[in-house]
Amino acid sequence: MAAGGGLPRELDLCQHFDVSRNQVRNALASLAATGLIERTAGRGTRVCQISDWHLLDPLMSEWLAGLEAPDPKLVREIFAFRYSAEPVVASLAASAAVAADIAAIEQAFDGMRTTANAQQAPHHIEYDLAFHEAIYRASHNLVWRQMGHLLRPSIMALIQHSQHSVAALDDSLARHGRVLAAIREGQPQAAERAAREVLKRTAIDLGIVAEISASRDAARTMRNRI
Amino acid sequence: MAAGGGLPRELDLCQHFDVSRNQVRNALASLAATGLIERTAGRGTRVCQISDWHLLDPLMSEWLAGLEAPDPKLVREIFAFRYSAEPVVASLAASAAVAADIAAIEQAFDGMRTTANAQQAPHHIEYDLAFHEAIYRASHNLVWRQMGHLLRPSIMALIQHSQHSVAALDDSLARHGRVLAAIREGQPQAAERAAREVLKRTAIDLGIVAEISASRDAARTMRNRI
DNA sequence: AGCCTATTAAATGTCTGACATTTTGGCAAG
DNA sequence: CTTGCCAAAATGTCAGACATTTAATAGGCT
Repeated sequence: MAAGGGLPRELDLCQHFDVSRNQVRNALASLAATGLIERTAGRGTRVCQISDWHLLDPLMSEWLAGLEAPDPKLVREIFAFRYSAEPVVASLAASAAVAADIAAIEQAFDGMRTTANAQQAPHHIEYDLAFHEAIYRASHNLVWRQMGHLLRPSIMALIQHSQHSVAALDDSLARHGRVLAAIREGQPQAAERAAREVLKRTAIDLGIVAEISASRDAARTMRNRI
Repeated sequence: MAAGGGLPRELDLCQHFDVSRNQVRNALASLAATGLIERTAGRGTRVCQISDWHLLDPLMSEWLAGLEAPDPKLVREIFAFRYSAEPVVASLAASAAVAADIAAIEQAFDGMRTTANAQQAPHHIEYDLAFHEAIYRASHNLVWRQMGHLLRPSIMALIQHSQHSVAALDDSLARHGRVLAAIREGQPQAAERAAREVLKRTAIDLGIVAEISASRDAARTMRNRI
């Protein structure tokens, strides 16, 4: 539904879906809380524009991740954020991680390795998610940790572009491994570089940039365009 | 109220505050949405621990910013986030800002300059807020833009530590000016460095690190401790 | 004694109908 | 043409009854 458009009134929604007004109001309140719609007494309910959405609300992330075909513009925005933020997070993790954090990252990485084939793609995605989220947690910062929710829609979008060739999976796995190694050895700068390499690979898999030989140029181009 | 503690039942709250059950339920639903409390049918309502709070929810930011004495631990967490994130945001802004963005930052900066005295501290704070938020917006990324909400509690906390000496204000102003200049001239790396300098000044004003001569050492110490 | 089950109490969740409040637009008088 | 008032339409609020879920407790069986 286009931004600015109006929704039917509550009672009509009740009739249409054959539910009580309570359920309608709960649902609408939930949407309003995530900034998708705006309600004013006497005026009605209308759709907000994307820039007003609360992208950081966990509900929103969960919702986006469950969509079949999320808005490509949104996927790009979220990925652009990850591309600028995640190297910093990896750097922090390399400074702050304790044994338990490293164990969590390793466990996720092992899971990725054992599911690195087309048949087990769904499991692989879950481990991928766990890997990145473990890094956010390892930063030991409350704010960054919460931001881990944003990973789900971004990584789930990978399922759409399922050109998971063996070579691509191997390459991705190797890059993830280098992040793990840098964090385990407490080397922030190496972790930062390695995280950026992982994201360049992800950008290709998401279809955000074309695969070209000099990946550094690709990254610079993207950074300037977004 | 301590984490894990239970709240009174709805009907008791109705009596206590002499309001309808609807209002109580609305308020509790709002708290639940921000992760402050957890409700389960038959079990009751209990307080969640800080790590479960949705710090990124705009409601939460607004709430925190209005508090007289916000939890120092929380202020430190949010500032640590800003310290790692804001240089990146400034860098993005230097790449992506258009004329309107730069105008907004300049306007906020002018406001900061004309209110740089103890009498006008509240106005100065507002302009300070506007300055940083304008930079987040200038990144032209939906996610970073939303994160601007976090600024308010962090900057409002400055009012508590109101040791705004003339020298400190002058220094702070000069550092802000260098960020503006770097963004205006489209120099990402300079903007990144300048933003970090601003935050070092803010860390001192917030009482997070003591003022010492070699500010680089101060920053490194903080980064490792958080 | 120990364990499993049925009952009961306590809390949140849901439904329903009526009423209150806010917003908007139209109509009429000045 | 403007101003003020009224009516319609929408969301917001109230009150009370009822449903569902959870946890504790008492009782019977092995």
